[in-house]
Amino acid sequence: MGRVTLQTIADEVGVSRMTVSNAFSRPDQLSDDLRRRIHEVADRLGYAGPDPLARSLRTGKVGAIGVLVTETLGYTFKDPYSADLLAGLADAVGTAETGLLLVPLPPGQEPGAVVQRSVVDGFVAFILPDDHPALAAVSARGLPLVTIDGPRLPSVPFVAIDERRAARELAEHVLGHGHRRLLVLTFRVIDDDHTGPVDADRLGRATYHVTRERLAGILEATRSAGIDDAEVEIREVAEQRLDVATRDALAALQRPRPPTAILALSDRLALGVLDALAAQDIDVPGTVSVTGFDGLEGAAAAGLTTVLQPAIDKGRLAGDLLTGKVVPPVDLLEHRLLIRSTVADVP
Amino acid sequence: MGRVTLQTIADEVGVSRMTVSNAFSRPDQLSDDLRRRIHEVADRLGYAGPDPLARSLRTGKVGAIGVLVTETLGYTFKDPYSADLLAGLADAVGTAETGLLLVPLPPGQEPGAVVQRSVVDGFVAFILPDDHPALAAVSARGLPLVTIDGPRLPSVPFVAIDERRAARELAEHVLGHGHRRLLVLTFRVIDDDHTGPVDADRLGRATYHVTRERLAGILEATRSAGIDDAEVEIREVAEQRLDVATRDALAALQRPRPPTAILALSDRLALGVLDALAAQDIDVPGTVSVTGFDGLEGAAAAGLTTVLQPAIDKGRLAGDLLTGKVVPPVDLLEHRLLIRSTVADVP
DNA sequence: GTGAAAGCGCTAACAG
DNA sequence: CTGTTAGCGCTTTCAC
Repeated sequence: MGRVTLQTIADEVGVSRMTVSNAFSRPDQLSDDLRRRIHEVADRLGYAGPDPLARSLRTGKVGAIGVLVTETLGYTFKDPYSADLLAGLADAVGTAETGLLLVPLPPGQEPGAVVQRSVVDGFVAFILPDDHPALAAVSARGLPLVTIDGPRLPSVPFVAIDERRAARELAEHVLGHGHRRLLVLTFRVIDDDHTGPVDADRLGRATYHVTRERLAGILEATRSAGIDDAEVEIREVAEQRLDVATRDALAALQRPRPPTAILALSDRLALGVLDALAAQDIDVPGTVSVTGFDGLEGAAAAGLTTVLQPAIDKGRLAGDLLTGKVVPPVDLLEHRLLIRSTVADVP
Repeated sequence: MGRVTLQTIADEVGVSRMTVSNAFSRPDQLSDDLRRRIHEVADRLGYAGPDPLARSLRTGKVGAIGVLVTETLGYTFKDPYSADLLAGLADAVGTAETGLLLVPLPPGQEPGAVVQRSVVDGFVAFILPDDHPALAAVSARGLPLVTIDGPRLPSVPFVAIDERRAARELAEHVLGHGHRRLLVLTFRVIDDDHTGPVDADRLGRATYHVTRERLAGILEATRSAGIDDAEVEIREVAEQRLDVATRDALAALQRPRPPTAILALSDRLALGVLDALAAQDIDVPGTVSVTGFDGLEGAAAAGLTTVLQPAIDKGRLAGDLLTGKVVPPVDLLEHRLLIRSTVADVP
C-alpha cells in the first residue's frame, strides 16, 4: 500500500480532497458530522495530518527560522550569553508557532551550501564578522535576515546595544578612579589566528562590530583623558583561550610600569583574569582594577564591575523582527553599567 | 517580475529545466561550457540555487532532525548535561549535512500539533516521561525516532547507560562505607507537581525511565545490605527547585536519627546540597556523605563522588542512529564510577 | 549529454 | 458548507 494522503481519505469518505484539507486546516468550515467522519477515517488509516512539507511548498511558509552559529554548538550552548540569546529567540518565535533550526557554520565548510539548503523562512546571525560568506548566501536567497551584535548591514534589522557608548562609560568610570595605565583584553578583532598586541592598523581593519565599537569607545574615553592611543595596551586573544588571556595579564603585571586597570571585553575573560589574580594572591581592586562586559550571573558573584547586556531581550527582539511582530526600524537596546567592587582608586 | 526558478534560467539559456537542475545538483552530468553558461545566467538573474523546499518534497528528504525538548530552551541550553547531549548530536548530524530543529514542548500546548507541523526527517527525544503525547504524534507521522535516557519504547532505538547498574554500584559504594540511613533526593518520578516523599506505590507508577531505574538500582543495593525498602527515605523535587532540595536535606539532618549519606540523583542536586551544607558548616564527608549522578565538570571541582555519563557520546550515537550511520540494535553505553572525596566511613 | 513526461502532497481562489 | 481548477518548484525515469 502506498502512502496515505488527503486523497486517500477523500476517496474513502467520498468527498473531495479539499474538504479533507479543510477538515484539518480549517475545522470551522465543515459540519461537525462530516469533520468527525473524516477524522475517524483518517485515524483508521493512520493519517497523521497534512504533510508539512507539501503544505509549506504551497503556502510558502515553513515555520522555522535558521540560526547561523559559527562556534561549535557545544560552545554556543554552554556560553551563558549565547544561551540567553537563544532562549529569548526561542521564546519569541515559539509564540509564533515557529521553530529554530540550528545551522552550524564550521570554519572549514562552504557556508553558502548550508545556507542554501536550509528549509527556513529567515535567518538570524549573531556575532559574525562583517565579511562572513554566509551573509551573502542569505541575501542571495532573498530571505529575511536579522543580525545580533553584528555585522551592521544596510537595510538589515540589527539588534544590539550601543557598544561604543557602553564601553566609553565603563572606561570613564575606570579613568575617574585615576587610572592611566590600562590593559585592554579583547577577543577577536579580525578572524585570523593572531594573538597578541593590537595596533592602530589592525584596529582599523577590524571585522567584528562588537570588538571594533567597544575598543573605539574605550579609546574615546582615554583620549578625553589626555592619554595617547599608543599608550593604551590592547591585547587580542581568542575568546575560548582563557589561558592565554590570563598569562598575558599576569605577564603585564610583572613589568616595571604595570597597568593599574585591566579592561576585559567580556565577563568570561574578566572572570578568568580574576581567578588567575586570586591564585597569585594579587589583590583586586587593591593592586589592580578589573572590568568585564556582558553582565553574566557569574559576574555578580565575583563582584565584577561590568556592563549588563539585555541578552534575553535581544534574542526576543530578533525573533519578533523575524516573525513580523515588530517592524523595523528598531532602536539600540539599553545597557546598564553595573558598578560593583573590582574597580577602586589607583593605588 | 515573478520569482526566479529553474524554468526562468532554462528559458533564458535555451535549455530544458532539467538541464539547469543538473547543473546545480549533478554538475558532472554536463559539459563544462554549458554548466558555466547556466551558472552565469543564474548569477545574473539572482538565482541562488534550487529551492530546498521543492527539492525536499520531491526527494522526500529534508536534511533536518527535530529535537523534542520539554524544558524551556533556556534551561536546556544552560544545563551542562543537556548541552553536551546536543553538542554530540549536532556533531553527528552535522557531518551528515543535517541540521537540528529545536522543537520545544511547553507543558501547556498541544504537543501533537507541533510535532505534526515540524519539517524534519526524524526526531530525537530526551528524558521524556513514558506517556508523553509527543511520542504518539511522532509515531503517527511514521518518522524515525530515537530516545535518549527514556522512555524505552518497543522497536525504538534507545540511547542510555545501564542506569540501574550504575545506581546500584554507587549505592554499594556508599553502603560499603557502613552507611545504613540513606536519604535519596530524586527529581521527577511522575510528571505531576508532587514534592516530598516517594512511597512504593508512587515508585511503582513512575513514568520516567531514568528515575525509575536509578531508584530501583539503589533499592537493589539496600536490600542486599538487609535494609528494608521502607527505611530508605526518598524525596522527590523538581530538578530546577534546588532550594526545595536543599531545604529537605537540611531538615532531614536536624532529626533525631539523621541520614548519614545523601544520594542525589543528579550532580546539580548534589552540588546544591553541598553548597547548602557548606553554608551551614556541616562537614562533608565527616558528618554526612554525598553522591551525585552525571559527572558534570562542576562535580570534579567539588570533589563529588558520582557516576560519569558519556553525554557527548550519547548525543553522537543518537545522531548516528538517525542518519543511518549506525544501525540498531545498539548496546547501552558505558558509565564510570567516579570515586572522589564526598563519601567516607559512617561517623 | 540532454530533454519530455509525470507527479511529490498540498491549498489559494473562487464557484456553486 | 463543499468542490473544481490550477499550480507551488523540483527531480525521477526513461527516451533520445
